[in-house]
Amino acid sequence: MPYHSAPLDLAFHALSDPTRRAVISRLAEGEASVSTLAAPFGMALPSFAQHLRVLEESGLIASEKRGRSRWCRLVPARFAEAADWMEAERRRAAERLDRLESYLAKTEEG
Amino acid sequence: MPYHSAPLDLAFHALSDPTRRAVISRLAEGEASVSTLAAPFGMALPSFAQHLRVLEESGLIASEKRGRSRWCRLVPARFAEAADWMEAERRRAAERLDRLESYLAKTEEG
DNA sequence: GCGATACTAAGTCAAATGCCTTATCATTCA
DNA sequence: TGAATGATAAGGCATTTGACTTAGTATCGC
Repeated sequence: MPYHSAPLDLAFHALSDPTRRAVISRLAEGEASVSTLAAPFGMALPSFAQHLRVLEESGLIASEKRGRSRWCRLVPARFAEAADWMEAERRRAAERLDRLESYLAKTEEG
Repeated sequence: MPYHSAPLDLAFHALSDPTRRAVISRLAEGEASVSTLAAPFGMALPSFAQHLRVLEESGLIASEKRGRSRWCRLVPARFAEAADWMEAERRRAAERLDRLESYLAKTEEG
């Protein structure tokens, strides 16, 4: 059984690699074929294809075969799940710090 | 040599595990000791401590020994780096879709 | 059809991950 | 002082990861 299985597990794992983040960045500009995506990386194509597979299994990207090329695109929904989790936690921590701060201010005042 | 080394690599890798995300969530409410953090997880303490080590090496949390307990807290700055990256990419993708949409609207109109 | 192009499948390998147990260190408190 | 507590060190083991090479499939253009 894989160590990562829940959507957020898969998404964050996919994002933990610089090659895969670069692919995400590229795809934010629009769809692209596998070889086009692979070109900037000094990596054998099968190795690169595995990164795409990780991204696709995470749901962050989707792909479709057209002729002999495979075209990849971002899937904003799954990306948003991960981003939303981060924003929610960030806010929770920030709000706690705000409460702490105002508590300290009140203590000093009193 | 570790596969993950850059700050974002380490941060996203740290977040790819549900135990570690739960720790982050807990710490968003305030600092806590190692055993307090470990309590909800049916896991040997050394195993749990390794998760904390991953989190600390990623810079997402910091810790300090007080007496025989170690107290952990969030480090918002590192967390923000990862969250900011996600927000930036999300916006880039959204803006592209906006451009695409207005292009299509103009085409239909013309 | 035939060669070139674009992937994909299959197998190898070193290293990392995640869990465990056992043993040890450090601090607190009776 | 000496036992209990909180954490850490050390080592083991199955699985996963990330890279490679070699070989195969499917499509396109001549």
